Amino acid sequence: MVPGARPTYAVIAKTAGVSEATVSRVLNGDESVHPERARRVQEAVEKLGYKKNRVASALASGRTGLIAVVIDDDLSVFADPFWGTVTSGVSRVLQENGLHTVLMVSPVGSLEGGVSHYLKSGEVDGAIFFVLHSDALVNDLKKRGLPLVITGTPHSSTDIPFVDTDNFGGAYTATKHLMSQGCKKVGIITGDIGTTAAKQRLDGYLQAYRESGHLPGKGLICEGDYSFESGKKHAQTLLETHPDLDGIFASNDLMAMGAITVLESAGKSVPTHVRVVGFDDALIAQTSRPALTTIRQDVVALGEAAATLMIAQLNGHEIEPIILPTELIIRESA
Amino acid sequence: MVPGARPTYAVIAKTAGVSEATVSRVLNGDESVHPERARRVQEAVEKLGYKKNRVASALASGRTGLIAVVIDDDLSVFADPFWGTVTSGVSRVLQENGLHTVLMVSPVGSLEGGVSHYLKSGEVDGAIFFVLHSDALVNDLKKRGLPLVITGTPHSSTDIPFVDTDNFGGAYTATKHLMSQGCKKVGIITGDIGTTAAKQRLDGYLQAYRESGHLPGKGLICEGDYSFESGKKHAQTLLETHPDLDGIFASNDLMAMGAITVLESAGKSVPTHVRVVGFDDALIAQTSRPALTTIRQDVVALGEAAATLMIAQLNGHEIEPIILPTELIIRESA
DNA sequence: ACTACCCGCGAAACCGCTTTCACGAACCTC
DNA sequence: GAGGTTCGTGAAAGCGGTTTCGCGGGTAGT
Repeated sequence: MVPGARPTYAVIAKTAGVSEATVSRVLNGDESVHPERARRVQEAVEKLGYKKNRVASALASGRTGLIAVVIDDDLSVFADPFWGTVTSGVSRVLQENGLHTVLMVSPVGSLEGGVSHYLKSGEVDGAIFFVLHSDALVNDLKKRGLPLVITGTPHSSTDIPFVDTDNFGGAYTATKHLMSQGCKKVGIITGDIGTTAAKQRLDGYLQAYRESGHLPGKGLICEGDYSFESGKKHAQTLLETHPDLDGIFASNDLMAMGAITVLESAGKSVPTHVRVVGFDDALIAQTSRPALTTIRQDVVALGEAAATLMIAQLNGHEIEPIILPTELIIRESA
Repeated sequence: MVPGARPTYAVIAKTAGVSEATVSRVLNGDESVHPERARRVQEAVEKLGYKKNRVASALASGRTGLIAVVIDDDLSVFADPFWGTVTSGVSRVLQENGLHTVLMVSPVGSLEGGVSHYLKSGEVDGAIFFVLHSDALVNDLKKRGLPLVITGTPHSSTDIPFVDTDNFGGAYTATKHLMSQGCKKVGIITGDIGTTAAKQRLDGYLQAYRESGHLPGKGLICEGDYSFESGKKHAQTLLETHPDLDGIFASNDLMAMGAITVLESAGKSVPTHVRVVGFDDALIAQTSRPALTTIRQDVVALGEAAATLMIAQLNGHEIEPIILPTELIIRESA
């Protein structure tokens, strides 16, 4: 054996005095090997510092040990710390289970792009999707039997496992909180309404309103897109159409910040004149002045849950969607 | 051939009427195949929708087409949008070159951890490191011939290719700017001084000070750690020890924000009494009030440069470190 | 015309692990 | 004690490409 070269089954087998088949059995946890021989194999592995060649193993077994994390968007998504954080949660859990994370940041609108091809080609054992803009690709992959997990709620009621934050409940709590603080006229700035999360948050807001015995007046519902700019723009509109506005629920912290900026430059003090609640509990919620009252979601847990669901699937377990709870974090803005 | 199954060289070869060896040559760009036969192979590939099995290819050739992106830290790193953004730049460029990004978020202090093993086991063709806390692992990998790129300047003067932002120049520009605005007493809150970036930014600050004919007084240099809290803490200290402080250069935007928070609650208005400059041009620099004057670094470009350097190495090209320029973005805080 | 080379190509070995299959020994059963 | 099981094991056939090696034919040199 050349010094630098890694040992193979051949040398393990010879050292342990067994066949390669037995080595394979031991290393894959096959119980049927005699304990004594198993021990000898273990010793040989130990002594030679053997590590399985994953590529060869993948070729023979059809399992690559790779899980794709697909971000259905362009670069801008990763600028949001949210997805980076989810990804790190995914990556850590997968790693602990001997799997690796293959990252693909790319719009996957079509069923025929490079990403799609890669996923269909059997080079990953499963795929976790973020920010899904359409269910077409996942439905196709599902049919081909690729284990999938979606982070966020899918659009159609497919039976693909997903993990999500309780968007409805969080938004409901946020709106209720504003009302309990005395707000009579609460506007909402939604996220990109093409996302299910934005829809669910809107629904939570509507539900809270409904329970208050009123309905949100026309124009209290503004369709934003999660960006700082859109928060500014819609707060401006709200101020103009509803001078007596006294509360805003923004579907994320960034838009809440945008709204506060506009409110204050219009002479409306937060929270004295207008109370504002955000969503996410991003870093800026803590660093802003006034500090933002918001709905916290556990982002790392979201990633971990996604990975956990994936691993359960790979092990052939039955699985249910996971909905993570939110928490109202009261700071200064409401 | 079973309907769902993917074609292999065997069927391509038969369809094109050539040997498998020739198919391999054509698909790997070997020029020595007769054009006519090459065309026949291409046609067969086209007709059958053939895609190479990367795993089999990897086993036979020893090249996996996978590049590891290693983040030498725990979860907190990814919460910083900075690294997410770099990663997306890396991923995109690699993808365009037929390579895939394997993400590993894990402290790699030791030479013996799981990550280390993975990198040494030949299952990736190269590795790109972020946030390197020690050069030990990379030097070891370098010796083993694994192509490497470091994002950020390495500690020792190894000859490992790296990409970095011009930290020194940026800090120098920031400090000069403060002085040109009339600041006489400028403090610095450094980043985690265990990172080369923090050291270089400190050096830039010192250089600007030196050129002004003075030296920064004792206590003007505070050792922070890039966190919001540390910005607050050190601004507090600076205010106490130097009541006449009129400028702060913070080594990142987050600490600058922390400093501003403290300054304003101490009754010091920004920029009237104290001017503040940050570094990064993160999202919060734009959304904060007052909007933060800062040093912009092109984060996506950093990732792209790292990937480009990796690809050049894989192609056997000679390569030089890449230092990306910074830009002073003047907003309200200075 | 004869040896020397070069070129394009296919046969076959090989990459390192997984898995099927069949064999021999030990254990039952009546 | 003969026939039937069960169990542990190794030989060998893959997995799907890559690469070496050598062959046959064409070109060149003398």
